Amino acid sequence: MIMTTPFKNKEAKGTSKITKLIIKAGFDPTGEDLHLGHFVLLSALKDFQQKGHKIILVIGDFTATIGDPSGKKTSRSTLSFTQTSENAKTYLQQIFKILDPAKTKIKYNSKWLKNIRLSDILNICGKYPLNRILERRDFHLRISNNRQIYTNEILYPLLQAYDSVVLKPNIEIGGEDQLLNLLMAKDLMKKFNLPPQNILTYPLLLGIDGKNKMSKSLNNFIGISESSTNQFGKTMSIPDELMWHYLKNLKIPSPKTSELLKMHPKEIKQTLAFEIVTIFHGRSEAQKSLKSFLETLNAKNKKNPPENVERIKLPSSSIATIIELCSLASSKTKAKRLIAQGAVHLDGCKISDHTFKVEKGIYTLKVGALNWKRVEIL
RNA sequence: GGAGGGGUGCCCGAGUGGCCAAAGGGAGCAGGCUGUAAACCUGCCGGCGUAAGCCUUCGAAGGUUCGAAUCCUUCUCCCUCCA
Repeated sequence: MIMTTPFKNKEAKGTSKITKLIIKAGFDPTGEDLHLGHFVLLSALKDFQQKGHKIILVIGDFTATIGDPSGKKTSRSTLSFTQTSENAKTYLQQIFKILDPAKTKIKYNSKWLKNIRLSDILNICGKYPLNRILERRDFHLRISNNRQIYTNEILYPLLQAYDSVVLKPNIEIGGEDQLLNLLMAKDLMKKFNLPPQNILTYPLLLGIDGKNKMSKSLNNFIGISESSTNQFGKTMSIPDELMWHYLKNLKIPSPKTSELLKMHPKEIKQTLAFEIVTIFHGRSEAQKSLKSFLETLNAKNKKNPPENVERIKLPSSSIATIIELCSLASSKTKAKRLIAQGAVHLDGCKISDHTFKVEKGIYTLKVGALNWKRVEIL
């Protein structure tokens, strides 16, 4: 799990005497949804929490308005402070699904950054050479590609490093991509004559496409607050090779690897999906989502819908219109396309004429492999 | 302040007067197959219309033309270089 531990012996010895460690982790509230990628860190924090250490969670509501340049090829569009404060609220709701609110200290870095004095900023800047900041690969790359680096982006790593100066943690944890930021915080603490923090970084979780890191903007994420069936389904849609990455990095406890290897790949993935849903919704909900997944699969090849199909009442009209009204297609043209592609079944019969008029009665409408509706035509 | 390059559909990115609703890729959707909502293969992928066809779209507004994403004018935003 722990990939990089830049402990120096001396420092490690120093912290080992302290029984209760102060652990810091920062989250920039850039979007509204937390996902499995965030969970990796959150569960690490929970681990520390359960072992009795003190957790400080920094909500970077101020630094998020700048945007972390880590790994960025171009500058990020900036967020307003109102936006980040808004995001922060929903972040906490999601975070507390995992961490114990009573034992978690929340700090907003706007508290000390929003009205920071220019003299303080200059003091911070004076402690860190610009060359060091620009050595980072992301900045370096931008310079050689003639991409702009705005001055506030240069300040980002300094300001988030300053968080550590204010909070004085023993350890800061973060994603692998945060290594430079975390090291900088450590250095800055030294410059302020504070005992420098130690650093733990965790590998970045890949998204469900198996190619890029999990992120909301790439829409390859499994959200912490998504429904159980969605989480289950999304997990089942990951490429096979990705299962092992998830099993390892999400620390799925139950079956041992040796046992998993004996299983059918599909079964392994189902186990993974089950465990992921369990984390966020509990065991009985996971049970339900597994059942509904199997039902859905079953229904795919059969004429009967799964349980709990939404019922909808509509006036008599053409099948294309009905599909649109059920919001199974966003336009009539799209509905017609689906019909042309043979994706539409009414009471188990394939409909190929989009002008087909549906008369009074109750029908089971299936569009595509997975979408079912009970339609009552009045 | 000066010089130049650019803004194309969900995203990336071709296209420089008609054959452009706009290549290609990605995402998405559908069908086939299967071990799954995996992989693979195929197709679709602006809207309206039963259809013929019509309408809207290539940063914005005007203009030239039988005809414009493509030419001209103004505006606007972005980028690079020089100072």
